[in-house]
Amino acid sequence: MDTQAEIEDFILNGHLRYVPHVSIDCAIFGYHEQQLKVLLIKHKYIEGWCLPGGYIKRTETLVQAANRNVMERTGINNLFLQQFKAFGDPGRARINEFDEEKWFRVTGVRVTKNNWLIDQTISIGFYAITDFSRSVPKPDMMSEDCAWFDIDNLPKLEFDHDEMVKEALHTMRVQLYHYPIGYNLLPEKFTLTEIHALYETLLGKKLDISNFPKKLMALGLLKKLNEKRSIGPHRSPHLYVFDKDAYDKALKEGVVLS
Amino acid sequence: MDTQAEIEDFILNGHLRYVPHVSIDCAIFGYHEQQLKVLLIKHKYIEGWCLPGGYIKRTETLVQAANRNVMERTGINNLFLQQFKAFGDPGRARINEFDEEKWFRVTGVRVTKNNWLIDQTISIGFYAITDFSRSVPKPDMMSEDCAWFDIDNLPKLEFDHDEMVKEALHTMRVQLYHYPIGYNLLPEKFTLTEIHALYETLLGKKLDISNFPKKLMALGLLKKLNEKRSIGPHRSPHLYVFDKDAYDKALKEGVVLS
DNA sequence: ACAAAAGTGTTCGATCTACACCCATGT
DNA sequence: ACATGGGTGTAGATCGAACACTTTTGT
Repeated sequence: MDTQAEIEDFILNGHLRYVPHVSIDCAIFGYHEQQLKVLLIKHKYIEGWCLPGGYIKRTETLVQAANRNVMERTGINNLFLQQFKAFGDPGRARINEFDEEKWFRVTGVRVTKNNWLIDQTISIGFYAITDFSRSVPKPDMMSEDCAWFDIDNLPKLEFDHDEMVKEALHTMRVQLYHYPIGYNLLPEKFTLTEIHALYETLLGKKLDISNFPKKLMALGLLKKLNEKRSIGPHRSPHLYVFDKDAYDKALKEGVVLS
Repeated sequence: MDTQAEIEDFILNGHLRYVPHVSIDCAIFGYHEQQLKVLLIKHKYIEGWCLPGGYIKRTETLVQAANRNVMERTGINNLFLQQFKAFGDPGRARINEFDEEKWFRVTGVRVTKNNWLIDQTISIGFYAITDFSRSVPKPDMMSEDCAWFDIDNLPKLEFDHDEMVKEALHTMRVQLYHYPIGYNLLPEKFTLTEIHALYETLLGKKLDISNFPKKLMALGLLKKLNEKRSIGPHRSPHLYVFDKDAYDKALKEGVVLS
Protein backbone atom coordinates (compact mmCIF):
# COMPACT_ATOMS: atom_id res chain seq x y z
CA MET A 1 0.00 0.00 0.00
CA ASP A 2 2.39 2.69 -1.19
CA THR A 3 0.55 4.85 -3.64
CA GLN A 4 -2.63 6.89 -3.50
CA ALA A 5 -4.08 4.77 -6.29
CA GLU A 6 -3.51 1.61 -4.26
CA ILE A 7 -5.18 3.09 -1.22
CA GLU A 8 -8.15 4.21 -3.26
CA ASP A 9 -8.48 0.78 -4.81
CA PHE A 10 -8.24 -0.84 -1.39
CA ILE A 11 -11.00 1.34 0.02
CA LEU A 12 -13.33 1.02 -2.95
CA ASN A 13 -12.68 -2.54 -4.13
CA GLY A 14 -10.93 -4.21 -1.23
CA HIS A 15 -13.96 -6.35 -0.43
CA LEU A 16 -13.27 -8.30 -3.61
CA ARG A 17 -9.82 -9.35 -2.49
CA TYR A 18 -10.26 -9.34 1.28
CA VAL A 19 -12.79 -11.00 3.55
CA PRO A 20 -14.98 -8.22 4.93
CA HIS A 21 -16.11 -8.10 8.56
CA VAL A 22 -13.09 -9.98 9.79
CA SER A 23 -9.81 -8.47 10.82
CA ILE A 24 -6.62 -9.53 12.50
CA ASP A 25 -4.81 -7.81 15.32
CA CYS A 26 -1.34 -8.66 16.49
CA ALA A 27 0.18 -8.13 19.91
CA ILE A 28 3.88 -8.17 19.15
CA PHE A 29 5.98 -8.39 22.26
CA GLY A 30 9.50 -7.09 22.05
CA TYR A 31 12.29 -8.21 24.33
CA HIS A 32 15.73 -6.77 24.83
CA GLU A 33 17.97 -6.64 27.86
CA GLN A 34 15.31 -7.33 30.46
CA GLN A 35 12.78 -5.01 28.96
CA LEU A 36 9.44 -6.13 27.61
CA LYS A 37 7.63 -3.92 25.15
CA VAL A 38 4.63 -4.01 22.84
CA LEU A 39 4.51 -2.66 19.32
CA LEU A 40 1.80 -0.07 18.77
CA ILE A 41 0.84 1.92 15.74
CA LYS A 42 -1.10 5.08 15.17
CA HIS A 43 -3.42 4.97 12.18
CA LYS A 44 -3.95 8.14 10.27
CA TYR A 45 -7.69 7.83 10.63
CA ILE A 46 -7.70 6.81 14.28
CA GLU A 47 -6.88 9.12 17.18
CA GLY A 48 -4.97 6.94 19.58
CA TRP A 49 -2.60 4.01 19.58
CA CYS A 50 -3.65 0.52 18.65
CA LEU A 51 -2.27 -2.88 17.75
CA PRO A 52 -1.09 -3.47 14.20
CA GLY A 53 -3.57 -5.43 12.17
CA GLY A 54 -5.63 -5.52 9.04
CA TYR A 55 -7.72 -7.67 6.79
CA ILE A 56 -7.46 -11.20 5.49
CA LYS A 57 -6.96 -11.87 1.80
CA ARG A 58 -9.41 -14.34 0.35
CA THR A 59 -6.55 -16.55 -0.77
CA GLU A 60 -4.45 -16.73 2.37
CA THR A 61 -4.59 -18.56 5.67
CA LEU A 62 -5.09 -16.72 8.96
CA VAL A 63 -1.43 -17.01 9.93
CA GLN A 64 -0.33 -15.77 6.54
CA ALA A 65 -2.67 -12.82 6.90
CA ALA A 66 -1.28 -12.03 10.33
CA ASN A 67 2.29 -12.16 9.03
CA ARG A 68 1.54 -10.05 5.99
CA ASN A 69 -0.22 -7.43 8.08
CA VAL A 70 2.65 -7.15 10.49
CA MET A 71 5.08 -6.96 7.60
CA GLU A 72 3.09 -4.25 5.81
CA ARG A 73 2.46 -2.11 8.86
CA THR A 74 5.78 -2.42 10.60
CA GLY A 75 8.31 -3.93 8.22
CA ILE A 76 8.92 -6.77 10.65
CA ASN A 77 9.07 -10.16 9.02
CA ASN A 78 9.10 -13.84 9.84
CA LEU A 79 7.43 -13.80 13.19
CA PHE A 80 6.14 -16.93 14.86
CA LEU A 81 2.57 -15.74 15.28
CA GLN A 82 0.19 -17.65 17.49
CA GLN A 83 -3.56 -17.27 17.43
CA PHE A 84 -4.95 -16.66 20.90
CA LYS A 85 -8.55 -15.47 20.72
CA ALA A 86 -11.29 -13.96 18.59
CA PHE A 87 -12.93 -10.73 19.70
CA GLY A 88 -16.37 -9.86 18.47
CA ASP A 89 -18.49 -8.15 21.04
CA PRO A 90 -20.82 -5.59 19.47
CA GLY A 91 -19.54 -2.07 19.76
CA ARG A 92 -15.92 -3.15 20.07
CA ALA A 93 -14.98 -1.25 16.89
CA ARG A 94 -16.96 1.90 17.66
CA ILE A 95 -18.39 2.02 14.14
CA ASN A 96 -21.00 4.60 15.06
CA GLU A 97 -18.36 7.29 15.15
CA PHE A 98 -17.88 7.22 11.38
CA ASP A 99 -17.09 10.68 10.07
CA GLU A 100 -17.25 10.98 6.29
CA GLU A 101 -15.44 14.31 6.10
CA LYS A 102 -12.58 13.11 8.20
CA TRP A 103 -12.17 10.00 6.07
CA PHE A 104 -11.91 12.18 3.02
CA ARG A 105 -9.41 14.50 4.62
CA VAL A 106 -7.20 11.62 5.70
CA THR A 107 -7.45 9.24 2.77
CA GLY A 108 -8.45 11.50 -0.05
CA VAL A 109 -11.23 9.09 -0.93
CA ARG A 110 -14.95 9.73 -0.66
CA VAL A 111 -16.60 6.84 1.10
CA THR A 112 -20.19 6.32 2.10
CA LYS A 113 -21.56 4.66 5.15
CA ASN A 114 -22.10 1.40 3.26
CA ASN A 115 -18.44 1.04 2.32
CA TRP A 116 -17.09 -2.36 3.30
CA LEU A 117 -14.65 -0.81 5.78
CA ILE A 118 -17.43 0.98 7.67
CA ASP A 119 -19.05 -1.99 9.33
CA GLN A 120 -18.81 -4.18 12.36
CA THR A 121 -15.76 -6.45 12.37
CA ILE A 122 -14.76 -9.45 14.35
CA SER A 123 -11.07 -9.58 15.04
CA ILE A 124 -8.80 -12.55 15.48
CA GLY A 125 -5.92 -11.94 17.85
CA PHE A 126 -2.38 -13.18 17.29
CA TYR A 127 0.73 -12.69 19.35
CA ALA A 128 4.46 -13.03 18.76
CA ILE A 129 7.74 -12.24 20.46
CA THR A 130 10.71 -10.60 18.81
CA ASP A 131 13.83 -8.65 19.69
CA PHE A 132 12.88 -4.99 19.61
CA SER A 133 16.46 -3.85 19.15
CA ARG A 134 16.65 -5.80 15.92
CA SER A 135 13.15 -4.90 14.77
CA VAL A 136 13.00 -1.26 13.89
CA PRO A 137 9.40 -0.58 12.87
CA LYS A 138 8.71 1.25 9.62
CA PRO A 139 5.19 2.62 9.44
CA ASP A 140 3.37 2.27 6.12
CA MET A 141 1.26 4.84 4.35
CA MET A 142 -1.77 4.16 6.50
CA SER A 143 0.14 4.66 9.72
CA GLU A 144 1.29 7.92 11.15
CA ASP A 145 3.58 6.34 13.66
CA CYS A 146 4.76 2.99 14.94
CA ALA A 147 6.75 2.42 18.12
CA TRP A 148 7.66 0.11 21.00
CA PHE A 149 6.00 0.81 24.35
CA ASP A 150 6.97 -0.48 27.73
CA ILE A 151 4.57 -3.24 28.74
CA ASP A 152 3.72 -1.69 32.08
CA ASN A 153 3.50 1.80 30.79
CA LEU A 154 1.09 1.58 27.91
CA PRO A 155 -1.11 4.42 26.79
CA LYS A 156 -4.85 3.85 26.74
CA LEU A 157 -5.44 1.90 23.52
CA GLU A 158 -8.24 2.25 21.01
CA PHE A 159 -11.16 -0.16 20.72
CA ASP A 160 -10.76 -3.29 22.82
CA HIS A 161 -7.02 -3.48 22.28
CA ASP A 162 -6.26 -3.07 25.97
CA GLU A 163 -8.05 -6.30 26.61
CA MET A 164 -6.30 -7.92 23.66
CA VAL A 165 -2.88 -7.08 25.07
CA LYS A 166 -3.89 -8.43 28.46
CA GLU A 167 -5.16 -11.68 26.98
CA ALA A 168 -2.19 -12.03 24.66
CA LEU A 169 0.20 -11.58 27.57
CA HIS A 170 -1.63 -14.16 29.61
CA THR A 171 -1.66 -16.68 26.78
CA MET A 172 2.00 -16.04 26.03
CA ARG A 173 2.94 -16.71 29.65
CA VAL A 174 1.00 -19.93 29.74
CA GLN A 175 2.46 -21.08 26.42
CA LEU A 176 5.99 -20.25 27.53
CA TYR A 177 6.03 -23.55 29.38
CA HIS A 178 4.85 -25.49 26.36
CA TYR A 179 6.71 -23.97 23.45
CA PRO A 180 10.38 -23.35 22.87
CA ILE A 181 11.27 -19.71 23.05
CA GLY A 182 14.39 -17.62 22.81
CA TYR A 183 15.59 -18.12 19.28
CA ASN A 184 16.09 -14.67 17.75
CA LEU A 185 15.62 -13.08 21.16
CA LEU A 186 19.15 -13.77 22.33
CA PRO A 187 22.57 -13.51 20.72
CA GLU A 188 23.48 -16.65 18.82
CA LYS A 189 25.74 -17.64 21.70
CA PHE A 190 24.39 -16.65 25.08
CA THR A 191 24.95 -17.28 28.77
CA LEU A 192 22.67 -18.83 31.34
CA THR A 193 22.29 -15.45 32.95
CA GLU A 194 21.00 -13.99 29.71
CA ILE A 195 18.38 -16.63 29.04
CA HIS A 196 17.42 -16.56 32.69
CA ALA A 197 16.77 -12.83 32.44
CA LEU A 198 14.72 -13.45 29.30
CA TYR A 199 12.41 -15.90 31.06
CA GLU A 200 12.07 -13.69 34.10
CA THR A 201 11.13 -10.70 32.01
CA LEU A 202 8.64 -12.54 29.83
CA LEU A 203 6.98 -14.11 32.83
CA GLY A 204 7.17 -10.93 34.86
CA LYS A 205 8.45 -12.73 37.93
CA LYS A 206 11.59 -14.02 39.60
CA LEU A 207 12.84 -17.51 38.83
CA ASP A 208 15.30 -19.15 41.21
CA ILE A 209 18.64 -18.87 39.47
CA SER A 210 20.17 -22.00 40.94
CA ASN A 211 17.43 -24.33 39.78
CA PHE A 212 17.01 -22.66 36.43
CA PRO A 213 19.91 -24.37 34.62
CA LYS A 214 18.68 -27.85 35.49
CA LYS A 215 15.13 -27.23 34.33
CA LEU A 216 16.28 -25.43 31.25
CA MET A 217 18.69 -28.14 30.17
CA ALA A 218 16.01 -30.74 30.85
CA LEU A 219 14.05 -29.29 27.93
CA GLY A 220 16.76 -30.64 25.67
CA LEU A 221 16.84 -27.54 23.51
CA LEU A 222 20.27 -26.22 24.42
CA LYS A 223 23.84 -27.22 23.76
CA LYS A 224 26.61 -26.15 26.11
CA LEU A 225 29.67 -24.93 24.24
CA ASN A 226 33.30 -25.31 25.24
CA GLU A 227 33.59 -21.57 25.16
CA LYS A 228 33.40 -18.84 27.70
CA ARG A 229 32.86 -15.14 27.50
CA SER A 230 35.12 -12.75 29.29
CA ILE A 231 33.16 -10.30 31.44
CA GLY A 232 35.81 -8.41 33.31
CA PRO A 233 36.80 -9.10 36.89
CA HIS A 234 34.48 -12.08 37.30
CA ARG A 235 34.26 -15.70 36.52
CA SER A 236 33.70 -16.25 32.78
CA PRO A 237 30.31 -17.73 32.04
CA HIS A 238 29.84 -20.62 29.65
CA LEU A 239 28.19 -20.01 26.32
CA TYR A 240 25.17 -21.92 25.04
CA VAL A 241 23.44 -22.24 21.69
CA PHE A 242 20.05 -23.57 20.71
CA ASP A 243 20.03 -27.05 19.25
CA LYS A 244 18.30 -26.14 15.99
CA ASP A 245 16.95 -29.61 15.29
CA ALA A 246 15.49 -30.11 18.74
CA TYR A 247 14.14 -26.57 18.72
CA ASP A 248 12.34 -26.96 15.40
CA LYS A 249 10.94 -30.28 16.47
CA ALA A 250 9.62 -28.73 19.68
CA LEU A 251 8.03 -25.91 17.69
CA LYS A 252 5.98 -28.45 15.81
CA GLU A 253 5.17 -30.87 18.57
CA GLY A 254 5.33 -28.72 21.67
CA VAL A 255 7.74 -29.22 24.50
CA VAL A 256 7.12 -32.43 26.35
CA LEU A 257 6.81 -31.34 29.94
CA SER A 258 4.38 -30.61 32.75
CA MET B 1 -36.65 -19.93 12.13
CA ASP B 2 -39.94 -21.79 12.01
CA THR B 3 -41.81 -20.52 9.00
CA GLN B 4 -41.02 -20.32 5.30
CA ALA B 5 -41.34 -16.53 5.48
CA GLU B 6 -38.68 -16.38 8.18
CA ILE B 7 -36.32 -18.54 6.18
CA GLU B 8 -36.83 -16.42 3.10
CA ASP B 9 -36.19 -13.26 5.08
CA PHE B 10 -33.05 -14.78 6.59
CA ILE B 11 -31.66 -15.72 3.21
CA LEU B 12 -32.50 -12.44 1.51
CA ASN B 13 -32.03 -9.91 4.31
CA GLY B 14 -30.03 -11.76 6.93
CA HIS B 15 -26.91 -9.70 6.25
CA LEU B 16 -28.66 -6.72 7.85
CA ARG B 17 -29.10 -8.49 11.16
CA TYR B 18 -26.13 -10.86 11.09
CA VAL B 19 -22.42 -10.30 10.54
CA PRO B 20 -21.62 -11.82 7.15
CA HIS B 21 -18.46 -13.83 6.49
CA VAL B 22 -18.19 -14.99 10.07
CA SER B 23 -19.80 -18.06 11.53
CA ILE B 24 -19.69 -20.07 14.68
CA ASP B 25 -19.37 -23.81 15.03
CA CYS B 26 -19.86 -25.72 18.23
CA ALA B 27 -18.41 -29.04 19.24
CA ILE B 28 -20.81 -30.19 21.93
CA PHE B 29 -19.52 -33.15 23.85
CA GLY B 30 -22.06 -35.32 25.54
CA TYR B 31 -21.29 -37.50 28.53
CA HIS B 32 -23.35 -40.20 30.14
CA GLU B 33 -22.34 -43.35 31.95
CA GLN B 34 -18.82 -43.53 30.65
CA GLN B 35 -19.71 -42.71 27.10
CA LEU B 36 -18.46 -39.65 25.28
CA LYS B 37 -20.38 -38.40 22.26
CA VAL B 38 -20.48 -35.42 19.95
CA LEU B 39 -23.59 -33.73 18.69
CA LEU B 40 -23.83 -33.58 14.90
CA ILE B 41 -26.48 -32.20 12.64
CA LYS B 42 -27.39 -32.73 9.05
CA HIS B 43 -28.36 -29.57 7.20
CA LYS B 44 -30.96 -29.83 4.53
CA TYR B 45 -28.66 -28.20 2.04
CA ILE B 46 -25.52 -30.08 2.97
CA GLU B 47 -24.90 -33.75 2.21
CA GLY B 48 -23.09 -35.02 5.27
CA TRP B 49 -22.93 -34.44 8.99
CA CYS B 50 -21.44 -31.35 10.51
CA LEU B 51 -21.20 -29.42 13.75
CA PRO B 52 -24.10 -27.20 14.76
CA GLY B 53 -23.40 -23.57 14.12
CA GLY B 54 -24.59 -20.44 12.44
CA TYR B 55 -24.18 -16.72 12.21
CA ILE B 56 -23.63 -13.96 14.72
CA LYS B 57 -26.26 -11.29 15.26
CA ARG B 58 -24.94 -7.77 15.05
CA THR B 59 -26.16 -7.09 18.56
CA GLU B 60 -24.84 -10.09 20.44
CA THR B 61 -21.51 -11.23 21.82
CA LEU B 62 -19.71 -14.27 20.43
CA VAL B 63 -20.70 -16.46 23.36
CA GLN B 64 -24.30 -15.36 23.09
CA ALA B 65 -24.24 -16.20 19.39
CA ALA B 66 -22.82 -19.63 20.13
CA ASN B 67 -25.50 -20.30 22.73
CA ARG B 68 -28.31 -19.08 20.54
CA ASN B 69 -27.13 -21.18 17.63
CA VAL B 70 -26.95 -24.30 19.70
CA MET B 71 -30.38 -23.54 21.14
CA GLU B 72 -31.94 -22.95 17.75
CA ARG B 73 -30.41 -25.96 16.05
CA THR B 74 -30.68 -28.48 18.82
CA GLY B 75 -32.98 -27.18 21.52
CA ILE B 76 -30.18 -27.48 24.06
CA ASN B 77 -29.86 -24.51 26.36
CA ASN B 78 -27.55 -22.98 28.92
CA LEU B 79 -24.29 -24.54 27.90
CA PHE B 80 -20.97 -23.30 29.19
CA LEU B 81 -19.42 -22.64 25.80
CA GLN B 82 -15.72 -22.01 25.52
CA GLN B 83 -14.05 -20.45 22.52
CA PHE B 84 -11.11 -22.53 21.34
CA LYS B 85 -9.96 -21.43 17.89
CA ALA B 86 -10.84 -19.55 14.72
CA PHE B 87 -10.71 -21.40 11.41
CA GLY B 88 -10.27 -19.44 8.24
CA ASP B 89 -8.12 -21.18 5.72
CA PRO B 90 -9.28 -20.48 2.17
CA GLY B 91 -11.37 -23.27 0.75
CA ARG B 92 -12.48 -24.56 4.14
CA ALA B 93 -16.15 -23.90 3.32
CA ARG B 94 -16.09 -25.33 -0.20
CA ILE B 95 -18.01 -22.36 -1.57
CA ASN B 96 -17.22 -23.26 -5.16
CA GLU B 97 -19.73 -26.05 -5.03
CA PHE B 98 -22.67 -23.65 -4.94
CA ASP B 99 -25.65 -25.08 -6.85
CA GLU B 100 -28.44 -22.60 -7.42
CA GLU B 101 -31.04 -25.19 -8.39
CA LYS B 102 -30.39 -27.26 -5.33
CA TRP B 103 -30.71 -24.24 -3.06
CA PHE B 104 -34.08 -23.51 -4.60
CA ARG B 105 -35.23 -27.07 -4.20
CA VAL B 106 -34.24 -27.19 -0.55
CA THR B 107 -35.13 -23.72 0.66
CA GLY B 108 -37.75 -22.62 -1.82
CA VAL B 109 -35.86 -19.38 -2.28
CA ARG B 110 -34.09 -18.22 -5.43
CA VAL B 111 -30.62 -17.01 -4.54
CA THR B 112 -27.86 -15.73 -6.73
CA LYS B 113 -24.15 -16.24 -6.37
CA ASN B 114 -23.75 -12.85 -4.71
CA ASN B 115 -26.10 -13.69 -1.85
CA TRP B 116 -24.47 -13.04 1.52
CA LEU B 117 -24.63 -16.73 2.41
CA ILE B 118 -22.65 -17.76 -0.69
CA ASP B 119 -19.25 -16.47 0.27
CA GLN B 120 -16.14 -17.40 2.14
CA THR B 121 -16.62 -17.53 5.91
CA ILE B 122 -14.28 -17.63 8.82
CA SER B 123 -15.58 -19.74 11.65
CA ILE B 124 -15.02 -19.39 15.35
CA GLY B 125 -15.03 -22.69 17.21
CA PHE B 126 -16.66 -23.21 20.60
CA TYR B 127 -16.95 -26.33 22.69
CA ALA B 128 -19.10 -27.41 25.61
CA ILE B 129 -19.90 -30.51 27.62
CA THR B 130 -23.36 -31.65 28.56
CA ASP B 131 -25.22 -34.78 29.62
CA PHE B 132 -26.53 -36.37 26.46
CA SER B 133 -29.20 -38.33 28.30
CA ARG B 134 -30.73 -35.08 29.51
CA SER B 135 -30.22 -33.25 26.21
CA VAL B 136 -32.48 -34.67 23.57
CA PRO B 137 -31.72 -32.72 20.40
CA LYS B 138 -34.60 -31.23 18.42
CA PRO B 139 -33.57 -30.28 14.91
CA ASP B 140 -34.94 -27.01 13.56
CA MET B 141 -36.35 -26.30 10.13
CA MET B 142 -32.95 -26.00 8.51
CA SER B 143 -31.78 -29.33 9.83
CA GLU B 144 -32.85 -32.69 8.57
CA ASP B 145 -31.42 -34.55 11.52
CA CYS B 146 -29.53 -34.05 14.74
CA ALA B 147 -27.97 -36.80 16.81
CA TRP B 148 -25.29 -37.88 19.25
CA PHE B 149 -22.34 -39.81 17.81
CA ASP B 150 -19.78 -41.83 19.65
CA ILE B 151 -16.54 -39.87 19.83
CA ASP B 152 -14.42 -42.65 18.41
CA ASN B 153 -16.88 -43.65 15.77
CA LEU B 154 -17.62 -40.45 13.95
CA PRO B 155 -18.65 -40.29 10.33
CA LYS B 156 -16.55 -38.20 7.97
CA LEU B 157 -17.65 -34.63 8.62
CA GLU B 158 -18.23 -31.82 6.16
CA PHE B 159 -15.84 -28.92 5.62
CA ASP B 160 -13.04 -28.78 8.19
CA HIS B 161 -15.23 -30.00 11.00
CA ASP B 162 -13.14 -33.11 11.53
CA GLU B 163 -10.24 -30.89 12.47
CA MET B 164 -12.51 -28.76 14.64
CA VAL B 165 -13.61 -31.75 16.66
CA LYS B 166 -10.02 -32.84 17.07
CA GLU B 167 -8.92 -29.41 18.24
CA ALA B 168 -11.93 -28.99 20.49
CA LEU B 169 -11.25 -32.33 22.14
CA HIS B 170 -7.63 -31.44 22.68
CA THR B 171 -8.48 -28.05 24.17
CA MET B 172 -11.17 -29.56 26.36
CA ARG B 173 -8.70 -32.09 27.75
CA VAL B 174 -6.13 -29.44 28.52
CA GLN B 175 -8.72 -27.17 30.13
CA LEU B 176 -10.08 -30.00 32.26
CA TYR B 177 -7.19 -29.41 34.64
CA HIS B 178 -7.84 -25.69 34.83
CA TYR B 179 -11.59 -25.38 34.94
CA PRO B 180 -14.17 -26.96 37.18
CA ILE B 181 -16.23 -29.55 35.42
CA GLY B 182 -18.98 -31.95 36.30
CA TYR B 183 -21.88 -29.76 37.24
CA ASN B 184 -24.88 -30.93 35.21
CA LEU B 185 -22.95 -33.97 34.06
CA LEU B 186 -23.55 -35.93 37.22
CA PRO B 187 -26.55 -36.46 39.48
CA GLU B 188 -26.86 -33.75 42.09
CA LYS B 189 -25.43 -36.16 44.63
CA PHE B 190 -22.81 -38.46 43.24
CA THR B 191 -20.14 -40.91 44.33
CA LEU B 192 -16.39 -40.80 43.87
CA THR B 193 -16.69 -43.67 41.44
CA GLU B 194 -19.06 -41.69 39.28
CA ILE B 195 -16.95 -38.57 39.05
CA HIS B 196 -13.89 -40.74 38.55
CA ALA B 197 -15.54 -42.39 35.57
CA LEU B 198 -16.45 -38.96 34.22
CA TYR B 199 -12.86 -37.76 34.28
CA GLU B 200 -11.56 -40.97 32.77
CA THR B 201 -14.02 -40.80 29.93
CA LEU B 202 -13.46 -37.15 29.15
CA LEU B 203 -9.70 -37.59 29.20
CA GLY B 204 -9.87 -40.87 27.32
CA LYS B 205 -7.46 -42.56 29.68
CA LYS B 206 -7.25 -44.41 32.99
CA LEU B 207 -6.75 -42.46 36.19
CA ASP B 208 -5.51 -44.31 39.25
CA ILE B 209 -8.54 -44.69 41.47
CA SER B 210 -6.68 -44.58 44.75
CA ASN B 211 -4.98 -41.26 44.15
CA PHE B 212 -8.01 -39.69 42.55
CA PRO B 213 -9.95 -38.73 45.71
CA LYS B 214 -7.02 -36.80 47.18
CA LYS B 215 -6.39 -34.80 44.04
CA LEU B 216 -10.05 -34.19 43.50
CA MET B 217 -10.72 -32.95 47.00
CA ALA B 218 -7.64 -30.76 46.79
CA LEU B 219 -9.46 -28.69 44.17
CA GLY B 220 -11.79 -27.54 46.93
CA LEU B 221 -14.87 -27.84 44.77
CA LEU B 222 -16.59 -30.75 46.49
CA LYS B 223 -18.37 -31.29 49.76
CA LYS B 224 -18.60 -34.75 51.27
CA LEU B 225 -22.06 -35.50 52.61
CA ASN B 226 -22.97 -37.58 55.63
CA GLU B 227 -25.01 -39.76 53.35
CA LYS B 228 -24.40 -42.97 51.56
CA ARG B 229 -26.05 -44.67 48.69
CA SER B 230 -27.08 -48.29 48.91
CA ILE B 231 -25.77 -50.27 45.97
CA GLY B 232 -26.68 -53.83 46.82
CA PRO B 233 -24.29 -56.34 48.29
CA HIS B 234 -21.37 -53.90 48.51
CA ARG B 235 -20.05 -51.24 50.72
CA SER B 236 -22.15 -48.08 50.41
CA PRO B 237 -20.25 -45.23 48.83
CA HIS B 238 -20.34 -41.74 50.27
CA LEU B 239 -22.19 -39.07 48.38
CA TYR B 240 -20.67 -35.77 47.31
CA VAL B 241 -22.05 -32.51 45.99
CA PHE B 242 -20.42 -29.58 44.30
CA ASP B 243 -19.79 -26.59 46.50
CA LYS B 244 -21.72 -24.11 44.36
CA ASP B 245 -19.88 -21.04 45.63
CA ALA B 246 -16.42 -22.48 45.14
CA TYR B 247 -17.47 -23.88 41.77
CA ASP B 248 -18.75 -20.58 40.45
CA LYS B 249 -15.69 -18.79 41.72
CA ALA B 250 -13.47 -21.31 39.94
CA LEU B 251 -15.46 -20.85 36.74
CA LYS B 252 -14.55 -17.20 36.77
CA GLU B 253 -11.00 -17.36 37.99
CA GLY B 254 -9.89 -20.80 36.93
CA VAL B 255 -8.81 -23.54 39.26
CA VAL B 256 -5.62 -22.71 41.09
CA LEU B 257 -3.41 -25.68 40.43
CA SER B 258 -0.51 -26.96 38.37
C1' DA C 1 -18.14 -66.53 55.55
C1' DC C 2 -17.98 -64.73 50.95
C1' DA C 3 -17.64 -61.80 46.98
C1' DA C 4 -17.48 -57.43 45.31
C1' DA C 5 -16.86 -52.79 45.47
C1' DA C 6 -15.35 -48.59 48.43
C1' DG C 7 -11.86 -46.42 50.27
C1' DT C 8 -7.18 -45.81 52.80
C1' DG C 9 -2.38 -46.29 53.55
C1' DT C 10 2.38 -47.02 52.46
C1' DT C 11 6.39 -47.10 49.77
C1' DC C 12 9.49 -45.45 46.46
C1' DG C 13 11.24 -42.29 43.46
C1' DA C 14 11.06 -38.02 40.96
C1' DT C 15 10.77 -33.14 41.31
C1' DC C 16 10.72 -28.59 43.49
C1' DT C 17 12.60 -25.08 46.66
C1' DA C 18 15.53 -22.80 49.32
C1' DC C 19 19.79 -21.85 50.58
C1' DA C 20 24.63 -22.63 51.50
C1' DC C 21 28.69 -23.02 49.38
C1' DC C 22 32.50 -23.25 46.05
C1' DC C 23 34.65 -21.38 41.61
C1' DA C 24 36.81 -18.10 38.44
C1' DT C 25 38.49 -13.67 37.27
C1' DG C 26 40.85 -8.92 37.07
C1' DT C 27 42.51 -5.57 39.92
C1' DA D 1 43.39 -11.00 48.88
C1' DC D 2 38.98 -9.60 47.74
C1' DA D 3 34.87 -8.37 45.61
C1' DT D 4 31.70 -9.91 42.42
C1' DG D 5 29.03 -12.60 39.68
C1' DG D 6 28.91 -17.72 37.79
C1' DG D 7 27.72 -22.07 38.91
C1' DT D 8 27.02 -26.48 41.88
C1' DG D 9 25.41 -29.34 45.82
C1' DT D 10 22.34 -30.75 49.09
C1' DA D 11 18.58 -31.31 52.66
C1' DG D 12 13.75 -31.16 53.19
C1' DA D 13 9.29 -30.83 51.38
C1' DT D 14 6.06 -32.08 48.07
C1' DC D 15 4.06 -34.75 44.52
C1' DG D 16 2.94 -38.77 41.97
C1' DA D 17 2.47 -43.74 40.57
C1' DA D 18 1.85 -48.28 41.97
C1' DC D 19 -0.09 -51.47 44.70
C1' DA D 20 -1.32 -53.76 48.97
C1' DC D 21 -4.51 -53.51 52.37
C1' DT D 22 -8.76 -52.65 55.21
C1' DT D 23 -13.77 -51.64 55.35
C1' DT D 24 -18.50 -52.21 54.28
C1' DT D 25 -22.45 -54.47 52.50
C1' DG D 26 -26.16 -58.15 51.21
C1' DT D 27 -26.67 -62.75 50.65
